[in-house]
Amino acid sequence: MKEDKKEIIIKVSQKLFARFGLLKTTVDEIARLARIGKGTIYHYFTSKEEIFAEVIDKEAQFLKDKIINAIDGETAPQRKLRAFILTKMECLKNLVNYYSALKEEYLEHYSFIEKLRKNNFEEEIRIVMMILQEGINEAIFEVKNPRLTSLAIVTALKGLEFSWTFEDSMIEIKKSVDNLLEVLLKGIEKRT
Amino acid sequence: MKEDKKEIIIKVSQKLFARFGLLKTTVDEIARLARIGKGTIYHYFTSKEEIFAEVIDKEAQFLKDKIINAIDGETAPQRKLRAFILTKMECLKNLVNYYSALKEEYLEHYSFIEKLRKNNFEEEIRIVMMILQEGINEAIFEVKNPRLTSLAIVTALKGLEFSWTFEDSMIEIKKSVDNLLEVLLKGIEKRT
Amino acid sequence: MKEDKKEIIIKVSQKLFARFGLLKTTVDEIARLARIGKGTIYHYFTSKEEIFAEVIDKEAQFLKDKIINAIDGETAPQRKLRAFILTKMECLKNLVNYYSALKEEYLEHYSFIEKLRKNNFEEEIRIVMMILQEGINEAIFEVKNPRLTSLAIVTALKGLEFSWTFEDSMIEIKKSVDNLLEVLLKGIEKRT
Amino acid sequence: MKEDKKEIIIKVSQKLFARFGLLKTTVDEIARLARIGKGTIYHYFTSKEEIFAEVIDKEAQFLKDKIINAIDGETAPQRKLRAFILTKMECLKNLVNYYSALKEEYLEHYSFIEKLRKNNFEEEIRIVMMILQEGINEAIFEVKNPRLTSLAIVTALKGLEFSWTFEDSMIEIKKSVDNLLEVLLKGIEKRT
DNA sequence: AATGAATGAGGATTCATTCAT
DNA sequence: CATGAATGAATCCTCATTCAT
Repeated sequence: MKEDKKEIIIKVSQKLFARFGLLKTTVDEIARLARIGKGTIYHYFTSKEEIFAEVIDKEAQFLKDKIINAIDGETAPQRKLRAFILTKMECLKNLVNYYSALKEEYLEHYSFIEKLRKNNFEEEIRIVMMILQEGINEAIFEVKNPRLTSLAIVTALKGLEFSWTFEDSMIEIKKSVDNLLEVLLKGIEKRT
Repeated sequence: MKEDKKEIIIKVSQKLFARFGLLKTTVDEIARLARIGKGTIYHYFTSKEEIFAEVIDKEAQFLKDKIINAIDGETAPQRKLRAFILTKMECLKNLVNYYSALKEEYLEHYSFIEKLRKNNFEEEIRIVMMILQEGINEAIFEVKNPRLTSLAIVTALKGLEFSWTFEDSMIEIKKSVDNLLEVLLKGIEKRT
Repeated sequence: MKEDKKEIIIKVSQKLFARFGLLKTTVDEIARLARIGKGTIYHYFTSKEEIFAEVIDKEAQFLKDKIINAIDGETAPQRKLRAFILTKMECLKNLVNYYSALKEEYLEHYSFIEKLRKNNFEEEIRIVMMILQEGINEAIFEVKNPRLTSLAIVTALKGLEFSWTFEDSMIEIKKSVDNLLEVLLKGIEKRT
Repeated sequence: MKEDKKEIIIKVSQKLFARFGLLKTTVDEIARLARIGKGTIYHYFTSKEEIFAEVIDKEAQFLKDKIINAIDGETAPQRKLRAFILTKMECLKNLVNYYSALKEEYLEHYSFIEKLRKNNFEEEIRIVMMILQEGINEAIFEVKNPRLTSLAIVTALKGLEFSWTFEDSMIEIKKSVDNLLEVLLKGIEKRT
């Protein structure tokens, strides 16, 4: 039951934060929507920021699962890379809080946000590196320094990461992603 | 001197709003940074929101001037269209407030924001229509209904509008814009 | 206990409003006198005006009870009318807030004040009409249109309503009231 | 010219104070209505309270003149007393500020108000005493201690002073005044 | 565990008054 | 003299957080 209530708080907060942001969402509102006492919230969370942090965490976890699933669903490393990017694009549209956590200026000074941004970056590098390594092992890619190359790719994708969030049509997104991928892959694919 | 103070308030606010947003920016902070009394601000503005509105207005005006300049700097309609899009992209990176005014959820219910969004849309259609008309007059474009076509183009650009805001490299932006333009122009250029 | 706090706030406010008026009474002062936090006040009331409204309501209720008691304490309609007027006069001296709510110019635009004034008027007409009806039933009064006559009497008393508020001696008040009553009764008493 | 401007300020303030009271009337509003700069007001007055004080003074002077005129217009002391009371009643209806200066609770602690109330009281006693003296000299009144009797009469009139302020019909006021006078005169008129 | 009453720091806004021009 | 820009104290209200029950 305990988990139940915490879950409700998070679910309700997710909606409110997405709609009004961290600042304009009041704890009262969360309590009212969750149909619990305001004090109860502080049994499960130490602060509003912590709720926000957990919402973000949840969205991050959701995104991560989706990405892992998508990658696992492909075999060719090139397609894994494509799946990674596209899944992310597609998800970000709905993960409003995660998205703003990564970009809103005023959130910068929260330590958990800083941590999140760093983690997010590292995680992506890890994933890309993993894909690269697979490609290398299968003699599809030829990369001197996987770590540095991963970093380069993720950095290059940084723009895309935020792009198209408002684009409704996935078709356009895919087109754009493929266009970028073409360039990137040209540099790492093994020449025959 | 009169203009001076108001200008200072706006300039200071522009920075603060860009950094902390409308909500997290306090009037105290603005006053402190502008090195004036808090009350003074209310000589020039009736509310914090009004300052925000003027900051937005200023940024909008700045953007408009840049765009008009850029368009005037080109002769071929195709290049005018390209200049329009690129200038906008480039500017939006710095006009953080204008940018958020167009997209932040919690700003939606301010009437001046609503007006701004509408105006912004109409203005763009007007500009594109003007360019189209030029192209038609010079027998470069072949368009049945300029108004509808303009609307289509602006709508199509809506995604791009927000994209690449975080992309530092203009080269990538240009590439992407050209890619999109190619598609769009194909549909309106006169066949020989 | 819940009722306790709200009651304290109202009681304290009643004194302060009576002494300094709605404008000069600060929420801080109320909180200090009630020995509670300022925020607590906003648990029970949404605004200072609302506190004022409740103070007025309370005083109005108090007045109404007193009047009803006084009327019930008499049997002859003439004496009921006299009791009604005298009780009101006597009470108004202490119900400073209710009194000013009925007359202060700057309160006019508050909707609850407007409602109060209207209600107050209607209520009085109702009471007088009731008394008249009793007199008619007992063949003591002879009135063609009770509603209109009630209205006339209440209107006629409008001056008295505010009069004598500052008169300390009830004896003088009674004298004056009797004088007026004499005139009024002459017009409605059945001729034999 | 100097007098001119001061006069305008007072005239404008009189209206505003009558309408909104001392607290709700802003210096800005006075300046705007007087069509002068806000600072100018402080050339002629040291504070808003001072303006109020002068408005009151002016109204007091106006009232005094009217009363003296009215008294002078009568010959019989009884009629002088009647003229005194009636003129005052009639005037008070329009001298809203003077009226509230004499009764509003929140004005009590202003020293000039205190002075005003005292002066007002003394002045009235002086006037009544003068009339009494005339009556005594003409062997119409028979009074042992004119000073004490004047005080008694003024005190007795204190209620009436505020009464009927809201009564529009002068006829009713006159009736009531005559009624009271009858009682009062009975006590001081010389028995033949 | 659950509640919601209580708190007080913090923020927007008003306005009488001062002062440089 | 006249102005109105500048000020900051004062005030209402919000809301995250605490705590007694």
